[in-house]
Amino acid sequence: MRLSRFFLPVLREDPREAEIVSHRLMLRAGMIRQETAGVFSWLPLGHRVLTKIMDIVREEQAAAGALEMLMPTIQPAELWRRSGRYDDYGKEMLRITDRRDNELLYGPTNEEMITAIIANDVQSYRDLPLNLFHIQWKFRDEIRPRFGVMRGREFLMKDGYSFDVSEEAGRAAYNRMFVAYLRTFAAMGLKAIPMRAETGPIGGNLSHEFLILADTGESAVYFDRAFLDKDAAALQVDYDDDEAVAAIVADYTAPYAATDDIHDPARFEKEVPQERRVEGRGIEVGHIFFFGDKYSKPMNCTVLGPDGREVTVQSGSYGIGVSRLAAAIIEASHDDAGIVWPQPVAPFDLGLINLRQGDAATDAACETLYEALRNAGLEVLYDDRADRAGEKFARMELIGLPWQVIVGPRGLKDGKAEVKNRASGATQEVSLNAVVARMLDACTEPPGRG
RNA sequence: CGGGGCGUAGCGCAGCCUGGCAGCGCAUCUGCUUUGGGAGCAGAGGGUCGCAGGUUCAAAUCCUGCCGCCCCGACCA
Repeated sequence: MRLSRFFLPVLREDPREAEIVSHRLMLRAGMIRQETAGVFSWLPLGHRVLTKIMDIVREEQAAAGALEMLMPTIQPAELWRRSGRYDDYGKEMLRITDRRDNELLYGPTNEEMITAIIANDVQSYRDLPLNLFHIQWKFRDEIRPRFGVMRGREFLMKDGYSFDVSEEAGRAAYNRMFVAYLRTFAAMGLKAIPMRAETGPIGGNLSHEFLILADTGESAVYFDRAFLDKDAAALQVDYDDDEAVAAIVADYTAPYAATDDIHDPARFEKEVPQERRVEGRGIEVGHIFFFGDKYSKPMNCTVLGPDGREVTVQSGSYGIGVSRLAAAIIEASHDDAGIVWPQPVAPFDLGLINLRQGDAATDAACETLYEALRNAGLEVLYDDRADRAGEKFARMELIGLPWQVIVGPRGLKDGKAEVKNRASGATQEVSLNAVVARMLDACTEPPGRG
């Protein structure tokens, strides 16, 4: 993509309303614009990040056997009356009336809808297990939206739902999602720690939240340093092997980890040696629940078992805050100059900077590199604008692409370009004809090493 | 929902107290000179001063009502 043809409205100054760093950087980097309290438009750069996050979510969901579908944002109130949650949800639920005075709502989640679909169309134990997910916009009319997309009212969420004939099978489904979540966040270059969670208004009896560490996180977290040594990206898992999956879950739930609301200081001190105790802050980016029959019972979701008797389906639900992740990643990965994207979720792999737009030799070298890099399968943002060097550097650092390829007359004299790593700031002179290989190598390194 | 603050050009702000031509910086556009870390000079464009009513010869400024946004708290993925 040529910057001259891209829409990247960066801001030099901090917008006044932005308090936390991710909100500030997302506005400044031209990723989002606010429409009303807690509701945002995603501009091209931000949209590319969302897409990267969704791609990874989809890949890991598919690997774990989940099927993608798409349910609507608008739901009939009737569905929620059946589960009894229509009144429970209170003013947080955005209620809408259509022209015929039908009561509708903008969905805050989809348990009722998916359960109704399963109840309607699944009659036999032979049709189970099923695990269905979608990625869709949700709306919760928070009393006070804040922190940009971190706690907006409208948010993009992957929510998945499992349906099984027995509690044992349901727990196995829960475990598969647990492991899929470990892999998903690791694939994004994040260190996410699973923590046992209160089930809250959504209910159920088994639940974990996944938090990524960031100084600006909303929750205080207490955990065993052992988590920081685990590498979920390296997990090899056979999802068909319930016991192997359960072993991974056991491994990741054994060390102490808790958010402040359920933290037990006495247990923490007893179970974790002092030198391994870590207190920090975290941002919740995923939450999984095993419900048992909490929704399937009131929604009358049953199947006929092998013995011809009706059994109530066992269900679970599994959420990932897709739009929230975009902000959470920035909270966890930025510096004074701007965003520092982990490679897997970066809007482009690299930025190609033409330091002397209009100079025939520099333009030609950049054009050649631009084409070669793209032909190699890399996503390139080519800064072909006529701005000054300082402005180009500042802008590229602000938007945080993992690598910069810098081309100017100075280096071209020797047939070289400069390659710069955004995270470390390290630079390296590279012969023009070696740039593609160098970048290809750099951009396909596993996350965490770039 | 309680408490506080703010709405003036794309962004950041001044002007309001004490009513009298709507300003500044950055950004944008044109020209020239510059060109490896947010350039210089010269010129130009851009505003229902959040909305509605009122007071006044005259309202961004004073009064009333409303709306929106932000921050703190309770709440929450």
